[in-house]
Amino acid sequence: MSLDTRAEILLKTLIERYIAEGQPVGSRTLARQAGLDLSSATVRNVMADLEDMGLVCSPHTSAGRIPTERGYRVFVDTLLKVKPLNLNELHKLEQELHADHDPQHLIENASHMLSEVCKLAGIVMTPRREEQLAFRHIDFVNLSNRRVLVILVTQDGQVHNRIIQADREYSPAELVQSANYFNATYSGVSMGDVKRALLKEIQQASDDMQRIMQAAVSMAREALSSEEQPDDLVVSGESNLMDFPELGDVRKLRKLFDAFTAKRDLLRLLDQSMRTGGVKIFIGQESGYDVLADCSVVTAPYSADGRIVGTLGVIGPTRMAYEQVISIVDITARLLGGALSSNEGSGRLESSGR
Amino acid sequence: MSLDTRAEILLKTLIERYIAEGQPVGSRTLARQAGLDLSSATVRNVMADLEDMGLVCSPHTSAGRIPTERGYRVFVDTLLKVKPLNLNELHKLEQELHADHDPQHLIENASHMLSEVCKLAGIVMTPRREEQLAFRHIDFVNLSNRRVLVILVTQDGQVHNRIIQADREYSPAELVQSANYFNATYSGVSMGDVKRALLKEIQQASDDMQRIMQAAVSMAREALSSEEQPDDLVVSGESNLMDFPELGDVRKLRKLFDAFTAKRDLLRLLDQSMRTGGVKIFIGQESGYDVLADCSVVTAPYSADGRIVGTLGVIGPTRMAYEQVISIVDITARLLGGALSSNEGSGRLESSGR
DNA sequence: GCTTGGCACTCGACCACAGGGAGTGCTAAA
DNA sequence: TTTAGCACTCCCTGTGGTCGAGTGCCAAGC
Repeated sequence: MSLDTRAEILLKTLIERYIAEGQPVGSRTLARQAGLDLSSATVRNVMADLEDMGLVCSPHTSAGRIPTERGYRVFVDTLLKVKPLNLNELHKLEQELHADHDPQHLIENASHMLSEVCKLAGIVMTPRREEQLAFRHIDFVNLSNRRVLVILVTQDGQVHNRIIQADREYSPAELVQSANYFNATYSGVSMGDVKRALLKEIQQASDDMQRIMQAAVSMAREALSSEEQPDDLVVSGESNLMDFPELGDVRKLRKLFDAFTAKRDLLRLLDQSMRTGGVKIFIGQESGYDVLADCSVVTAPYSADGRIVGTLGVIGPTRMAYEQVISIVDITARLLGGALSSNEGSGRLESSGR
Repeated sequence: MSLDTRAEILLKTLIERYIAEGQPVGSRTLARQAGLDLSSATVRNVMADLEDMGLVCSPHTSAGRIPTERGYRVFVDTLLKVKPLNLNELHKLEQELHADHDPQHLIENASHMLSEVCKLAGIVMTPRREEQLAFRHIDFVNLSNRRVLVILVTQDGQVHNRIIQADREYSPAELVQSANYFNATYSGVSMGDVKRALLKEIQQASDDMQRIMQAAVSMAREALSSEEQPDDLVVSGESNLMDFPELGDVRKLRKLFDAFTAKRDLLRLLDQSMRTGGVKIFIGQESGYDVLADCSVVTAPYSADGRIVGTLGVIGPTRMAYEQVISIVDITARLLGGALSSNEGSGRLESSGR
């Protein structure tokens, strides 16, 4: 029950045409477009077969055919030829995702670029690598009555800050002293190891350690523990989705936008696709979330220093220009990974299968 | 050509009804609703007068009346009785806008709360007070080859960070030393004064100062100067606007959402209303921006430590529940101001004219 | 002089209907 | 196996008719 070449060509042409125009494709148009020198009647026969296989359907009698989700699936799996993106856009991406910027900006730029270039919504999950990321610098700043601002800098230059409630008032000198202790002791140590070391310190040294150090340790611990769930999502260009008539229903849009602000489901989806290497595509229902019913999500994990730390991608209607989107997502993931890595130059452009 | 009491009552009832229902109000309904014991015919006469004055209009013959922008203006200026918000919501606001959180969170919470409680889009301009805000703490962290991360903490506990390109490599000791110098010398000094002092130092001490200090000064200066234009906007709950049928046109929505991401025009509008004290209302065209044609913007400046530092507000369709929105915006501005002030407890709830 | 009932009128919303067009499925011939 | 032909289906659009809500105006009433 597999497709012969002719049926493949016709399916491919149909989907390409439908992606471009957004309207059901009739047999006549298809016959002309496919370049196969077939009559429309023959095409109709093939279409009937494709419909039996569940790859295309017609919204109503006499309305031409549109691809089903399974049709899209076959298309992206076997028919589609990924289009390399043009140099202009590549340069633009490279420029925005240069290692010079700080991580937060890089994430935002990546999301923005994805949305701009694809004309869809761009999503980037913030990198998750506390465990393997090295500690670089900590700082305690007195705010007012017992409130202490803890500033934590990780190896990649990301700055996290958080206010904690101390158990007593500390003098600036005490705070400087404890910060120095941490910076001297733990600089370069991985975050996971720092946490484990702190746990040890606090239980073994309970009496013989100066009280201030104890406090510092517990403060650092508190600050670190709150960094456990910083999984966040940067979404850009949502309004691009308003241009697609198939999502034009305001209620659908509303649900979609709410999902963007809720973030929870999207995070789970991205998390899921973090485990597999390479570009992953969820078409319609495949994502498992109702809100994304008429949408496709194209994702790719990105890595920093050789380790996968997050996922990025785009969301758009199932009718999206996969050929281009796939390579854009792929390249963006690699550029972002490269920019986030400490030794710039890695993750450049050695092409790899998707 | 001013309104007599009866006309006022009718206009008020009409607008209230229209705000609640969203549909043109007919003379019959109005006569019943207003509690004036008038016949519909009389109401029709009054309506004709109001239409002559440009306060109401009908979308077409035989469709009841809806308020014009001028009608809304009269309504909010003279007819409307501000509704104090219920205790439940007040508590919710107070809880979210407590001084315990760090400034960035406070801003985001405020925006989110505004959108939640009003069911509209909430906007908060980030506080602008570098000049009068005191310097508290600075820190230099080496990243890699000449890239130095500068962390700047201001009096309110806000953490700004930025990567700068140094002119040569510095040792960690040098960086610690210079940070200490700054923290000792300038702690508590206002940002404006710090800048001025730095300018002086760098030109007078050019030879006799250690080179490292020179570098530190110029680094600090660079970091400070980039903090000049941090004017930013936090928008929440945009998707609430999709629930209003009068904004249901997808193209209009698209423009509106684009304005939210572009931020420029909105910032200008908020900036403009920063100068006047109290709640300010822009109805439709009054804002001067086409995108906001069918929208109203309700804003209020908020102050920290007795000084106005920013503006917040909501955006919704002209048909919004002004009575409640006004007091919500007012209170939120005061709560945020209080939470941002160093001496908590100020800016509580002494009522003041709007 | 204001208010009111009455009446003709207007206009959108809803429905039914017909014609045109695009496209299909099926059949029979090449 | 492909193709031409044909009947059929269904959407889209435009037309016309009815209904109801609401208006404007006028003449009568307080």
